[in-house]
Amino acid sequence: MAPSSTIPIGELSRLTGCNIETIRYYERIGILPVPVRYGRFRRYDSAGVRRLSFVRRARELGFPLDTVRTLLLLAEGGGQSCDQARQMAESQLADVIAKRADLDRMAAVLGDLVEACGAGDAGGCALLEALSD
Amino acid sequence: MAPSSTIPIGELSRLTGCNIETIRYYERIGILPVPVRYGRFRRYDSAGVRRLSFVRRARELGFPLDTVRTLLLLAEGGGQSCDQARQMAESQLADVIAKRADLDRMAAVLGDLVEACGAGDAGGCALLEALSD
DNA sequence: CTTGCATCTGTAGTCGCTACAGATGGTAGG
DNA sequence: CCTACCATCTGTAGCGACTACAGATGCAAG
Repeated sequence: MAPSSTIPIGELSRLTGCNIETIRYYERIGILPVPVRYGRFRRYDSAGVRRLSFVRRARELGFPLDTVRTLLLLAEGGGQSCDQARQMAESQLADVIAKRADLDRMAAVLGDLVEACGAGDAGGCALLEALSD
Repeated sequence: MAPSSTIPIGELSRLTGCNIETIRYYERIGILPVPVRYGRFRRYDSAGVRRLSFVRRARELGFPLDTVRTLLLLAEGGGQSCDQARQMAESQLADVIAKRADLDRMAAVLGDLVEACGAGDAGGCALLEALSD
């Protein structure tokens, strides 16, 4: 009998919004620890829920899994970890800003192309011609 | 003897800024046609250069390779293709705008986190705490 | 003759999942 | 008691778009 203070993987999935397959994947690659089992079934306690929530939040900010690993260690370790955490966040922020700039450029060009195409002249598609140069 | 009007893959790579391995990859998956060979060596003519340039430009706008395939067909076909091309560009634009919004949100949160961390209080890292919730 | 260069083929790795196939066990309904 | 369904299990393969080898080949220059 599993203690009522632990939950099966399906409920962890519901609580965190994280796909079951993804949870098992995280376990496989060592992002989540191998959980206690009752029979064949994984059971998670509140620490497990907290850990996966942490991972999800970090992933939503775009941190790669390797960085998430480090962030988890820092969060556990406490103490001197603030500097390192800030560095990772800054680098991630720079990354995000760079990607946004890329998307800005794409959006501008795509907008122009769509417009050019809309103002269609006889000869051919301005959009396709622009891609053909 | 290869005619001087054709170029080897290395020069195609230099001309288009596309990695040699990527060119061969495009050939393998049918984005680029199997080129003429002199001996073992691929040779490309100006049509080949134009085609790969088209692909690169489309990729820079974020079009997935499957869409690029279609765009290539449309560009070849000419004629009635403008509508379809515009639809693809519009859908790609919507995609880019959605992704940009995601990045905006991430940047905002990351910025806050970095700042919170900078204003470091004694107890612990505000950044890591925010991730831990 | 050796060194270096460009090219070749084929395969496997990257990242972060996602999607199966096929097994297992428990509960609920007929 | 049998069947159906449900959640879970393991293991493997696929996605997209490359990238990175390893190991072979052939040619030209020093």
